[in-house]
Order: sequence, then structure tokens, then C-alpha cells
Amino acid sequence: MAQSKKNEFTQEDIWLADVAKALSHPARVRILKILNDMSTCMVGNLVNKLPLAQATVSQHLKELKRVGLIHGEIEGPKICYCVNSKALSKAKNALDNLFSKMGCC
Amino acid sequence: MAQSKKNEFTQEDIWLADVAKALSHPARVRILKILNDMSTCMVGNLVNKLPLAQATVSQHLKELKRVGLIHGEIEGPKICYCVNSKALSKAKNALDNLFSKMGCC
DNA sequence: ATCGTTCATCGTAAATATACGATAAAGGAG
DNA sequence: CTCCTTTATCGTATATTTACGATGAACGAT
Repeated sequence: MAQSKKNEFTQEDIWLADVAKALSHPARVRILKILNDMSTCMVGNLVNKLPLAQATVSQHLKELKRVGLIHGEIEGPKICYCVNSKALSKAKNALDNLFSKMGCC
Repeated sequence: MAQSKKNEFTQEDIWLADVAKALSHPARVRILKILNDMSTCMVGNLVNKLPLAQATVSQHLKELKRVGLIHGEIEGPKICYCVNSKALSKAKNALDNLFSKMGCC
């Protein structure tokens, strides 16, 4: 709880900012929504639903993977992406906590 | 609910990504936490608590203002920043919705 | 072994973000 | 008015992000 004065940021704040960064592009928001809605989740499917080239979609998937919000499983030549519900709920809790209070001057 | 196929992103997704972008830096996470915890919220106070120059803090405040998460009120020569609880709860709801389901393959 | 499919990675160009010192603007104090 | 304080903005350097085509790697099918 105790925040440092003028020092570096806490790991918690850095992590939360990192998760937010992963959500900070419409394509990645959309990808998460699609993965929430579908059980089939090949990359090709996502590319068809996004106004972006395949390489770019792959790059966005990498960013979501980086923070652990999704992961992919190899199925033959295809890769099935799905959300990591554990990471999602951890992020949800942290964000809820950030948004909980409302002290205003 | 119905998502377009290959078209541009929805305004909802763009907005949500924009809010996430505002949270995507440790300094801005910290600023929100400080504003949640304190009632006194001058910029000088924030500068003292962050490992950043005044100009940089001002820039981060501008970004939080841009998406409406905070706003400032002029009090003489000082400016009192506070969180916009309405915007915070709207963002919280949208993020909760994004994180709610957990279909996995 | 040679395709065709699927996806990641490389290379790269353009745009955006981050940081800081310097400066401007606005208001209170003397 | 002239200072001093407080905060925003400007100018700028550096780093990161975003996007795409091209290429590479992995696999199933023929």
C-alpha cells in the first residue's frame, strides 16, 4: 500500500500499465472480444475479421501473448488461440481496484 | 453486438483502446492511484511523488484529461486535479464486459 | 520430395510516445 | 507594476509502435 516518494514505479504499477498497453489498440480489443465469443480461433479467422494484413495481426497477437492475456496451441499447421482466463481475471481485479475509489476535490 | 467483417473498428472498440492507452504508462497508473487516495491534488504534489520532471507530469495529466478520466479545477495559481468518477465507472464497466466471458479452446 | 496452407519473423518506413529544459501564461503577494 | 509561484506549452531528441510485403518454418497431402 505504501507508495514510495520520488523513486521508481512499483512492479504492480508497471505490470498494470503493461496490461493496459496490451489493450491499447482497437485491433487487440477486437481480438479479445472475438476470442471471447468464438471457440474456433485460428489466426486466419482473425485476419478475415480484421482490416489488417496477416503479419500485422500476428504482431498484435504477439503483444497479447506477451502479457499472458492469450495463448496459442498448435494444431497441425494451424494455431488455435484462446484467452487465458486466469490472466484476464487477474487484470480485471487490478483494474477494478484502480477504479474502485472516487475521492474528488 | 454484431461485429463487422473486414471493416474498420467500431467506435466502442476505439474508445476502449483509447482508455486503455491512457492507462498504459506506470506514471499515469500511479497518478490515478494518488488521486484516488488524496483529496489534495495539486500538480506540484504529484510532481513530488513521481520520478519525472514537471513538464513530463503535465504531459501525462494531459493524456488522462484527453480521455476524460480526470479533470482539473483552477484554484488561484494552482490547479486541483481529481478523478472523474463517472468516466471511471464507464471504463470499468466496459473492461468488465471485455473480461467477463472465458471461452477457451 | 514437392506442393499448398498456415502462421511467425524479418526488414523497414512512417507515425506516435516519452522525456526534459526552456519559455510562456496566469494569478497572488508585496 | 514587479516579483514569485504554479502549471501548461514549445521545441526537440530518442525510443517505441504500427503497418506491410517478403521470406522462412512447420505441417499435411499428394
